[in-house]
Amino acid sequence: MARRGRVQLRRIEDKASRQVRFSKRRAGLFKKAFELALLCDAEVALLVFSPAGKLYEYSSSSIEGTYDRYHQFGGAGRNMNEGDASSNNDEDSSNIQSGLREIAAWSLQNNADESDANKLEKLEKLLTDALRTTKSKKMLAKQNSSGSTSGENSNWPRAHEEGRA
Amino acid sequence: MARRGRVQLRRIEDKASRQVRFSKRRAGLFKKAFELALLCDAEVALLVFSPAGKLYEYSSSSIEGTYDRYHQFGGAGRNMNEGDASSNNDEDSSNIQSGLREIAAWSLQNNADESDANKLEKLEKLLTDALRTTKSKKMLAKQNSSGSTSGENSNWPRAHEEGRA
DNA sequence: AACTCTATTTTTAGCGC
DNA sequence: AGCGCTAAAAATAGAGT
Repeated sequence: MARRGRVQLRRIEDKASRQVRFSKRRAGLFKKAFELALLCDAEVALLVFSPAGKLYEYSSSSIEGTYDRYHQFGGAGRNMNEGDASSNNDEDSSNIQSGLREIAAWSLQNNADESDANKLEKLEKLLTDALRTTKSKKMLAKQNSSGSTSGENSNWPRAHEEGRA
Repeated sequence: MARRGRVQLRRIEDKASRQVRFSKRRAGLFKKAFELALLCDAEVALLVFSPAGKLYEYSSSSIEGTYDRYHQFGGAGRNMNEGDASSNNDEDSSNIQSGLREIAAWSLQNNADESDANKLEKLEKLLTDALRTTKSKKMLAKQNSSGSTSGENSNWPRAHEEGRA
């Protein structure tokens, strides 16, 4: 990748270097994960434990939800068509979502320091709107956790068909 | 990325193009995940559902195992709800970047429909603050004469300490 | 450690096959 | 869908601050 000699594909021995590398690459990985979800409308869940034991997580919807979906896949290969996190049967919430997504995308793209006040202003309006709508809805802030079963492990990207492609 | 004009950070509308993009980017993401695990000795679990419903997975050890560890961690994704204003122990609303990043992370993690008005309220305050700061900043210095000695706190994914670093 | 800078490698959008 | 190609953009190793 860089200046002197390319990087070998094996564990970095130097501890300090490994830590720096981890930070940089972790950031890159999470960004890529985010982009894949956003650009391609995919559902992504990512868990990373640093060698030091810190946990980093990202999920386009929810870790639990995606993990559940994963289990349904592996377990029975069959999944029902229940509430998918991305269904926008409600205009308001879909507005909120797309607005927040735009914020997310924007704040990643620009570094959002002093770059564009106008844009920020617009987004603020959007957020305020979202807030109002959300308030009126109130409640229903439910989370679901699920049990986990130990079992198989896997290696390289396994692909499973679900339904039609 | 490529030939004509840069790519916008938002959902690709053209279906065919989105599918192609997904394939390429998925490959890249899994490669990165693999490299992070190998080079930096990290534990990585990655689940991806394509818009068409295919499942792709990678894990440096096992999906189940990593997910279990994630849960043991304290349910990780669970502690940023109302009540205790935990997540914003910083309260430094002058840090636009971290504020927006939090919004981004949050809006991605939850789907932010009607889930949590309180949290949204907080974020709105943050955004408003960010806006004010940005405006004055814009007037004063358009230079990148940063002087931003603060700098810390800018992790995208939430990090949780487990052991030591 | 975080941030910059910058040379270099890597990824990848858009083609054509 | 997959493979190869090319040029442009992005990621990043390494070193400095």
